[in-house]
Amino acid sequence: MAVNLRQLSALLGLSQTTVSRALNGYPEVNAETRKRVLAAVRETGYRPNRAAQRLATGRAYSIGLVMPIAAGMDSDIHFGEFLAGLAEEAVRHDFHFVINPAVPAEEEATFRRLAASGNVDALFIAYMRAQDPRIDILKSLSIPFIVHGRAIGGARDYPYIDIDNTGAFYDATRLLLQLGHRDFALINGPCDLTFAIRRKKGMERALGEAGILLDPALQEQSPMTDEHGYRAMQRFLSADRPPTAVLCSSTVLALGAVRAINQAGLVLGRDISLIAHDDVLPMLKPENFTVPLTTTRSSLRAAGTRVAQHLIGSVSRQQKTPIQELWKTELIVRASTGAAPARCARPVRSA
Amino acid sequence: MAVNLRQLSALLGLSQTTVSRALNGYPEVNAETRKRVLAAVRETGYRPNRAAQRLATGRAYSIGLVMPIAAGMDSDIHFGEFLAGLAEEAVRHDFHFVINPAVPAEEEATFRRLAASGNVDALFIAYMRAQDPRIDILKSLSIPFIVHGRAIGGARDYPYIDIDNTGAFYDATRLLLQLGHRDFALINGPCDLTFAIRRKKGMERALGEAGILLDPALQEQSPMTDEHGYRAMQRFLSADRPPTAVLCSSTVLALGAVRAINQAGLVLGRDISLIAHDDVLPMLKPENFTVPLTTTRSSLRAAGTRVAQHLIGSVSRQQKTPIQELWKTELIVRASTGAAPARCARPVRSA
DNA sequence: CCCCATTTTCAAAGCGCTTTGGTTGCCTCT
DNA sequence: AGAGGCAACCAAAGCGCTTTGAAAATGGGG
Repeated sequence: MAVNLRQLSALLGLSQTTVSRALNGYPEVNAETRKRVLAAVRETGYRPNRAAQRLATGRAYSIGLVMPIAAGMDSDIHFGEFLAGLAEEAVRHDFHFVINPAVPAEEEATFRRLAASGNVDALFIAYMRAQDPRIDILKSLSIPFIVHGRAIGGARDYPYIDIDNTGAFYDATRLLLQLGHRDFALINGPCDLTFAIRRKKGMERALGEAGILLDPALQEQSPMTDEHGYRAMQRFLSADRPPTAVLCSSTVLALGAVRAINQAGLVLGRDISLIAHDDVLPMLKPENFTVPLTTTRSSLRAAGTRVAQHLIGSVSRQQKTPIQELWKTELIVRASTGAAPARCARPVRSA
Repeated sequence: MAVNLRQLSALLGLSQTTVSRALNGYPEVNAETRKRVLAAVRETGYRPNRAAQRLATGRAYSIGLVMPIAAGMDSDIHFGEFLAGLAEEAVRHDFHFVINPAVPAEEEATFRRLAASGNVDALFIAYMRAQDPRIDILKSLSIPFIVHGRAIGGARDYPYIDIDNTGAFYDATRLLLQLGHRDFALINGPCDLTFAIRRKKGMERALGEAGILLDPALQEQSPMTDEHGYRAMQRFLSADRPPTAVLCSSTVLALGAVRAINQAGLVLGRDISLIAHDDVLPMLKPENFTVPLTTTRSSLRAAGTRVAQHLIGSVSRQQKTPIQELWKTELIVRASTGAAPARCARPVRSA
């Protein structure tokens, strides 16, 4: 059924060498000949045998990803969404991706083993922490890699794809300030991860410009689950001076936060405003909330796709463009944000 | 660094043939020799090159999974959890798994292509529907496969792993009946999927034994998201005769349902009882709910692991044990279930 | 003590691709 | 006219494993 290179070249009256070179874009092939080869490929449906290619080239045609095993990252829905994008792109190019779980202590060893094993020809890391040591390790290993997110401090010349977390929460906070809010709270992701650090920074910058300080008691830094959002919001609402404006690092957190808000008898968008970061999780759309959520949006799945594209590109062609992409987020206003309520009226919760 | 077969056999003073056979469990090798070989493997850390094995054997050492693209299955968190178990086991055995998205209309073609391509040597399917045609297709393709779930009707002699959905909801309903409940509601998964059909059947059987009919208006069949659970529960609570006992097919659905219950000012476990099926999603633990949830439990991740084990086993050894496993679920009682409230008192919602 | 059956080992031929190290024309330059 | 250069192609040698077909070692029976 499936033709192989020998049959294809026999069919064309060419040597395997020439056909192989025509297919792999080598220059020493006549343009006319190349056209004939490509036509024959289309007709026969020839697809190179990946196992043979792997054996001959030593390339694995697969990308590895070392997944930290730590609290809150385990089977995280956000990570799953990112992976979906990555997987889709990988399959399209007949690439595999191998997930390697590793505890932080063994991370470096895992990297080395993976790079040495030849089982993968590019690596990918995520969940960046400030001063993340993994970047230097990877740079020393001379294996292509890409980072989802960015470290804070340390080297800057490494390939990454990240979203503008600082800008996202800066803009969101600005919007809330313009609506008259003065009492803010933040429900953030784990405090060692750089996306969380940057979002907080963005928020504090905007607040600082308005001469406002973010109350440390009105901050939550935790894994991004529904439950954590709920608990944090409950705590905030029972504070001396409850917030009228809340930023959430995920719609999953917002899910719980909104639950707490409703339970307290407050009306979202009137008594309290909330903006969440939306990773475009198909299971949790901000517009499907009872009160549709105002969000800062950037598709996690799209990021996965982009990472895969780049990784695959850097393996297939030996293209040397160490990409650095910083995606802007969109600020989408829905019903969960409104003008700040008159402050004196709040404790009474008048209608 | 890494040794290959030639080096290993030279080291042992044996031929590659013998070493290879010793490693792959062929009978025509002296027991003593085999022991020496295995010792050498341990010392050198020899690992066979997968690409070479693939090329030589034609086996792909990878399992394929065709994922239906349809409403509600897209990036479903339940599916992700199952996959996590599968992936973990696959990595352990140096197997790949390839996810192939396909719309239902192209499903059969995708199967054929995949089976013919030689890119996978076993297939896996899930999201079983009643009379699912995919089983017959796979049986005709002479490629090992395994089903997560079971069809209803049609052939019975195919390998599957499933949980006892009927029994789970039968037991759960029985418990609620014993607690005095008479007004039931069901928030189920999509009505074409067999797990949902069986859960409903189990519930109806128990109710039938008590002479109770499940009100069609108090049923929801939908994708298992928080939002659907919320909406359904809201609808139920505004019915003429609202339920005092609710079964949910997922803790994700329960999340929304509980929100609606709280919002209505009802107390879970007192005014209304709820039992959810718990797939052991790390992000959503029933014991972390404000009122801990009574659940029927079975780990989706464990099922994924088991499926992978079997698939990998059936490829590595040519073991011919078409497994059929039906896992019992555990009924774990927590605080969300309680005695049925006195019926007349309910409309008033007295304390 | 030799022959045959059995056990244990081996050399060599692939699997389907890439790549090295040519060869063959043909054109230009001196 | 011959040297040199270049464009276009090719034969053959691997990559690291499995497996076929055959040979060597062993043992038992006549």
